[in-house]
Amino acid sequence: MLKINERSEAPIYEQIVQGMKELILKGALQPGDKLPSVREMSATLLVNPNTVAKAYQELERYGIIQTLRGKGTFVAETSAAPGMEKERLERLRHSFHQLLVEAGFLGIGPEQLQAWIDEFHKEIKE
Amino acid sequence: MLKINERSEAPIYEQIVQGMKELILKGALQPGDKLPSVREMSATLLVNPNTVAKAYQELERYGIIQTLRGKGTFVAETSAAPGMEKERLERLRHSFHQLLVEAGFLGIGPEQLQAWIDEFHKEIKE
Amino acid sequence: MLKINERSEAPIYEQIVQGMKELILKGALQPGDKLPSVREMSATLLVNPNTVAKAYQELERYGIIQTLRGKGTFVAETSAAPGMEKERLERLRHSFHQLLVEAGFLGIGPEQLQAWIDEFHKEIKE
Amino acid sequence: MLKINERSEAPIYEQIVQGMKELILKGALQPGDKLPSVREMSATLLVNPNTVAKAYQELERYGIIQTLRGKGTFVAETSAAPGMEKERLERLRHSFHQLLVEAGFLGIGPEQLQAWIDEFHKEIKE
DNA sequence: GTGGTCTAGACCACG
DNA sequence: GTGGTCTAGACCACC
Repeated sequence: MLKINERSEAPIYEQIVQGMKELILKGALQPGDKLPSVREMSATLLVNPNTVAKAYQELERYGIIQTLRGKGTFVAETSAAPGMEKERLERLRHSFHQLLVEAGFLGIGPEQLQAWIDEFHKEIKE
Repeated sequence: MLKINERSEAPIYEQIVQGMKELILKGALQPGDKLPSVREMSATLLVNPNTVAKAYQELERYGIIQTLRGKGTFVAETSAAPGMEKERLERLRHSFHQLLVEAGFLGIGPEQLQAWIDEFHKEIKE
Repeated sequence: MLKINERSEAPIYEQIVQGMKELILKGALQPGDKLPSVREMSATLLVNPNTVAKAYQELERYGIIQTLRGKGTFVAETSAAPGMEKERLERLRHSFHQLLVEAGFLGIGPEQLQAWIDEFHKEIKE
Repeated sequence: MLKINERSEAPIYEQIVQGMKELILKGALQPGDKLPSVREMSATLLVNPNTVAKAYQELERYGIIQTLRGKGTFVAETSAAPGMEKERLERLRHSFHQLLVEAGFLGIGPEQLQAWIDEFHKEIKE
């Protein structure tokens, strides 16, 4: 359900964060669902528990998941972002801009990008 | 024409690479144009010369610029990438995917993204 | 300038965070000032570098300090909190409430508390 | 009359302790009053009985409540703390100090704090 | 059982 | 030189 790409330059904990976000966005993880414990996930991903813990803490800071002492970690009921949206949105826009530059150099035009967007949103809504 | 954001989490040399790509894509830099020397640019950007040199090396690796010994550095005539396009394209797709996830969490729908794309391509063609 | 109380139940990294906040609030650290490097501080406090790093990261998340790659960590120019103030303020109010309950049980009245407040603010303004 | 916030970072047993202290301070619980049994309270709060037991133990340690074997648990007649006041007072002062630092960063001045104090003490005396 | 904290020691990218 | 990431292994509080 979640794979780590060791060759990726993205830090492992970030890959976990991204992966969880995607699972939640696609509905594979619903609000209230219990996440695998830090130890479990570290075992299945063959990764150090601290690394998983760091990912979970990051997700919690964004209000995406919540931990209940001694019980475990759960997908938060309200996925509403806890403020500072403005800054994050600005960062997203910037990333998107950079990506468009890169796409331009690879000869990827607006049509192809649009196709990718549509494909992605079709996945989500299923 | 090229601004460095010291506070950005992106490495400075990457910012230079991105900036140059953007200038070329927008036509502000045409094939054959001479680039500022490493020293010049490091002076204007208030950046370590090694950093600029690293950026230039990266750009040369992608065939975007060319260094003629004793003459200087120039925008390459053929913007065609020297192979390895497949890998870069795969990376682009992956980045795009992650970005769509992030956008989803921020409530940015396909329409907004499409708008951003159109806006960007209008800039380029001007 | 910053002391760790090993007997305190507060985590070391939190003590560092609190200590830095206090130094900044009192003006001992001015915006733009360089903080001791992670390694330096870990050596002077006799604490693991990771612990100091965690404290610095926490401070950076609140926009109180900034790290410039390869150069070090500095007190941020704008101490303005990056949003989410509302939530933090609510937490502060709650903590204050709990503290007043505790004070009530120890026979500390409003006058004493007011005295402490005045004393503290006199320190700051000096 | 006593609410548990599962999402709070404060341990549940601490929340119970704090809540009981507040009820007593406000006079809602008078010396001699009988407290709900551990089982009762664990049922109404939807909390593990061990957790409630731990809270009661803590309250008894501070001489705030008393357990009479076979009869139940009662609010102690003398709210006087059994020594160790000095240490608790020192801790209170320290907490207060930290809180003032935090308040300083959030732009909360002495006037606002004073207002909160007054408001709280008005509640108590009612 | 759960997550939170800390240590020790390592490697890496960046400037 | 700087901070960022990761591992391995340990202890603790909480439920």
